[in-house]
Amino acid sequence: MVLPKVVQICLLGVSFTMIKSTTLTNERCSGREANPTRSAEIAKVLLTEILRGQFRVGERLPSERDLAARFQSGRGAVREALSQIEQLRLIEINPGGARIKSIRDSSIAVLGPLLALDEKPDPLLVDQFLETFSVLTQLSGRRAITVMSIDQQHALVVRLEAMISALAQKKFVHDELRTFLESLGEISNNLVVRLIGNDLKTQLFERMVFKGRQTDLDEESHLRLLKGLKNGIEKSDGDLLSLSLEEYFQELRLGVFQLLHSENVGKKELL
Amino acid sequence: MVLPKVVQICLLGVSFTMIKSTTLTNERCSGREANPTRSAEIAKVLLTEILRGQFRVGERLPSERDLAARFQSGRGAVREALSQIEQLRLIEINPGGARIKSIRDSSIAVLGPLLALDEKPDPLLVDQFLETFSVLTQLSGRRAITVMSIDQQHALVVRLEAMISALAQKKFVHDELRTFLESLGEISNNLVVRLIGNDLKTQLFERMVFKGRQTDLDEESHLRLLKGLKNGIEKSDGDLLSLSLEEYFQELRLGVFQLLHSENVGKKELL
DNA sequence: AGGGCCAATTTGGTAATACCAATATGGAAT
DNA sequence: ATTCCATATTGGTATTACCAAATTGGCCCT
Repeated sequence: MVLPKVVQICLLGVSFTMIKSTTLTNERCSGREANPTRSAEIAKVLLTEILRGQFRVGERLPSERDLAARFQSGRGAVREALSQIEQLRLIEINPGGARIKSIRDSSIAVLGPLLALDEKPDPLLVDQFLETFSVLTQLSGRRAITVMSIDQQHALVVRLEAMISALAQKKFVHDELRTFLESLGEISNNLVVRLIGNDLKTQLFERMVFKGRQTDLDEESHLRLLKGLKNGIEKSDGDLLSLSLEEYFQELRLGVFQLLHSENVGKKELL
Repeated sequence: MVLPKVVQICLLGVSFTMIKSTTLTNERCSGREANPTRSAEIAKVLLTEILRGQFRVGERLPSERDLAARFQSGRGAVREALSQIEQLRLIEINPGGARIKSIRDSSIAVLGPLLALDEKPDPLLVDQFLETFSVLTQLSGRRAITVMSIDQQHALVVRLEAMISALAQKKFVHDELRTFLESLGEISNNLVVRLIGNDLKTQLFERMVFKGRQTDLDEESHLRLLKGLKNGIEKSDGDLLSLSLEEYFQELRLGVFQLLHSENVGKKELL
């Protein structure tokens, strides 16, 4: 089992290890998908080739029969793979052939494969990721404040105080912070934001593996965040809460960006 | 051909007519998908049944062979349909059977079918939709301001002034406004936001048909928005621009919400 | 020589069948 | 009641065949 190159980033209070996309044949080293189906494998290979720009927009993909011959599989497996890629809006399947479409018009579900294209994720893309995550989290927080009950408000403040005191004792509060932010999402009860968050998480987090507890941010940042959250919730001040989150994510983005840029070797090598 | 019940809403400066989901057999009345594949039809039927809660979470779906018999189709078509639904993370396919998962953990791509479940979309869901769209648009605007060149800034102001004067002459500026906001997205150049926007648009707008030009918002709202945008861009003030967008969307949400609630008859009737 | 038309070919869409591996199921043994 | 194992069920895949639609290329007409 080859040790994959990893990139550690801390997100939402949890330190993850981002594993680069391994070659497409030996998938089971991560142990995540023990039994990848043939169609999934084919889809992954084709998806990678498309995202690497090996086909021009509008160009025709090889026919299903040719692909089946290439992958030494039946047409059924190829069809399932193409059907999955079509759902990403990366190709358009019609009688006569499947044609490539622009990545810019595709689905959010291409982000994961896009990040996994190189052994290290694109820092700019990760930054945009976090920026988006930031505003959605802020939205959740704002909404939560406006709709939460007194009891919920009190419970949240208690949890924040517990985290603050724990942080003062040099304890890590990553898990608690993550679940706290998730609680805000629950309270805000915006299904759209939740579903978007699901997609973002599966696209980004699915390619990460929990490694251990370790943060890129110092305690001060976390303390500032916690106190800001507490302040905002106590006063039912959405702006205050939003600002705290924004500043926290800002520091987080900066740290991650520098981290991904610091070891900027061996990137962008194709295939 | 039965005339479908419609709901008109004005979004991003364009008035759409939202058509309820018709029965699953006569799809071609809208003329959009002239040749729906069998697998797509099957997927749509099963998806609707799942979203209507006809299966409990964790419950097993009928076997592929049974479904093939039910739809009088081959197993291949059923497999493609199930594969598509699995990509929505609504089911989990394993040897032994496909099991239902929670909607709350699924993909953003279920929003469209969810909105089309009843003949009138859920007002709350549409509101959350617009709220999310609002913050993402604000993000685009903020980013655009920080990265735009002088030339781009000038061009945008010119376009805004043109719209303002056109509005003063009682002309509609919906198309121009929409393309203007799209330009902000282009300039901001955040792929993540763009892809999310793609999904939101395909989920919401794909189920709408352009009807005509007609707005729920009065000229004042539009004028306020245009002037706010101009002001923010001229001064490179992201907060100002963001606030204008927020207020505009706020009014829009209110209007749409009331509209969807006003004719609140015949809703929530299952099957 | 150029452009439009038509037929043969290619391609996707679907069904039917067969076989394998993994899972689920139910009964027997403890 | 629990455990274990044989059997039936189910998904995964390959193969074959046929249809309809789109593409392609050559032919015919101008």
